Amino acid sequence: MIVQEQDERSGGPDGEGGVRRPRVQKNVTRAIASDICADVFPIGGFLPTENELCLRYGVSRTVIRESLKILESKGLVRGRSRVGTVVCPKEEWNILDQQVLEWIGPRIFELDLLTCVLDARRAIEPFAAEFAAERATVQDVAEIERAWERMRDAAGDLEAFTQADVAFHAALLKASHNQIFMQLASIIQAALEFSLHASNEAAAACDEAVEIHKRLVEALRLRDKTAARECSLQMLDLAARDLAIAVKNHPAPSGA
Amino acid sequence: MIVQEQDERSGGPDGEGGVRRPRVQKNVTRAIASDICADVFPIGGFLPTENELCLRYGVSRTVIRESLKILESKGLVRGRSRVGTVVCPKEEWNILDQQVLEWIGPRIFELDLLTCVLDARRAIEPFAAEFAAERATVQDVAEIERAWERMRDAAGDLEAFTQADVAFHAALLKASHNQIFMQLASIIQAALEFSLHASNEAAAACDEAVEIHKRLVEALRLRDKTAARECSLQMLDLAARDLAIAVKNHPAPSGA
DNA sequence: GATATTTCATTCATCATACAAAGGCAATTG
DNA sequence: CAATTGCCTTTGTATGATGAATGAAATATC
Repeated sequence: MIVQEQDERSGGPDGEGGVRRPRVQKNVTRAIASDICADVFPIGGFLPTENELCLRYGVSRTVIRESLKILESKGLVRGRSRVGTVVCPKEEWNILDQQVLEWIGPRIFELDLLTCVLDARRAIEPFAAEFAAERATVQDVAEIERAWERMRDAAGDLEAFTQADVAFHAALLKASHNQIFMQLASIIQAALEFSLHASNEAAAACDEAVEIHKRLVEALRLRDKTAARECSLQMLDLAARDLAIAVKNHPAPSGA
Repeated sequence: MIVQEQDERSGGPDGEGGVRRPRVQKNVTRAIASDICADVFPIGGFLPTENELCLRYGVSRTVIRESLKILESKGLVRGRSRVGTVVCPKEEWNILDQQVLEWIGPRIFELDLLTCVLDARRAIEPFAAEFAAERATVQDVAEIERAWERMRDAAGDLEAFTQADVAFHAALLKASHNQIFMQLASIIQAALEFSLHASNEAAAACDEAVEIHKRLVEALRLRDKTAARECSLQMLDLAARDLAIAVKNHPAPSGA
């Protein structure tokens, strides 16, 4: 998988026109990461040598090395000096990292992450809702409500509805004013997107979801911690149902 | 701050003319990160140019660039092409990343992270304890109990006690078999270490802590979810007390 | 004189090359 | 056959050159 456009002015090496040098760092990093996730480079195995990677992706060793450094800093690989670079087991990956989640993409399903995230949401979101009821500013509530309006107006459009739902929950975590909760927004977002996409039959439940989300907004306005927590729990029950549908729709990971 | 040993052969082995090239990547990365945390490079400001950083840390641009790439991948800085590298606001730092927490070190206090972590623990640990009561293997419980024994035997030695306590909670999260909870072990660990260190007056409370931790182990053995949750909550009350003492001992961050 | 355009210097992004250091393997030697 | 030693491979670091893009200074235009 060559990441450059590859036209390199075959007429002659930088004779008069100069060599094209597009910005490829991000692409290369993503390409290697995707290949790792796609099992092109199997877990526990060695990556090709840096020089081989140069050829494979069509870039210089500088770019390859900086990409590997990024991947290493996120736990995907571990460079052993003069031996090679090995792919780390998935447990060591920083799955809370936004970029890592993007690289994993839909394969988040195969990592059994969705149930983990749902369990974690049950622990976190009711708390976050309580904190938000206590500490949310008017701006925070306004942002949450804007997301809710987008949910309401997205009737039928699952893509728009998903984006709005994601924005709603991210804004709620932000309104909790707890840095830890905020940082978890990325993984909740990833799980939510995939879960909703994979269960588009659940579109019928959107009305119900809109209603509950609305009640949460009102609870925040009234600074009613108990009601906020209660709404959050009900949302999670809906999310659990969506997830169950998504699991049913999806090819069983054990069968792979 | 030069990170090399700086003696450059002046009389040492490899006589004729070889240049010593120690492995400095990690040191340089940590040095830059520490300087950022120490406000040597203020938030929102520009880092020196790459060439200036080479001089300052005594390494080549290769090393500097790979270090910056790592820092960028963790949200500490953002490289803007041909303009410079700016230090990101703290909200964008990946504070859930183990390395970032190590770089922050005791300054975790100034980030108001400790209360956030305690709130997050209140949300997470009781849940994790329930899950552990359901799903912990005998090995999991054995590991937790080993940590408990180390706590019991560490009477008086606050350092050993802290390490054991950290190990206990990490093992508990691991026993929950939830990948999200497990990934949060690093930040809980960082907060716990600092909190206990800063409140060494609380040594008197160790006996009480040992007792509660023991009860949690027994609850896990009996697979008693309710008791496990209850123990976890009591531990957090103790942690809250320790934190309050630590805050009192510490110079007020607002005064800085 | 004020504004829009151009040029230029600065700085990052990439490439290419060279060498040092150290792990792994194999040949050598006892 | 076993232990040592030396070589080869591969990563780690250094260096210089060049492309590319941004911000600001200089210029041109109205």
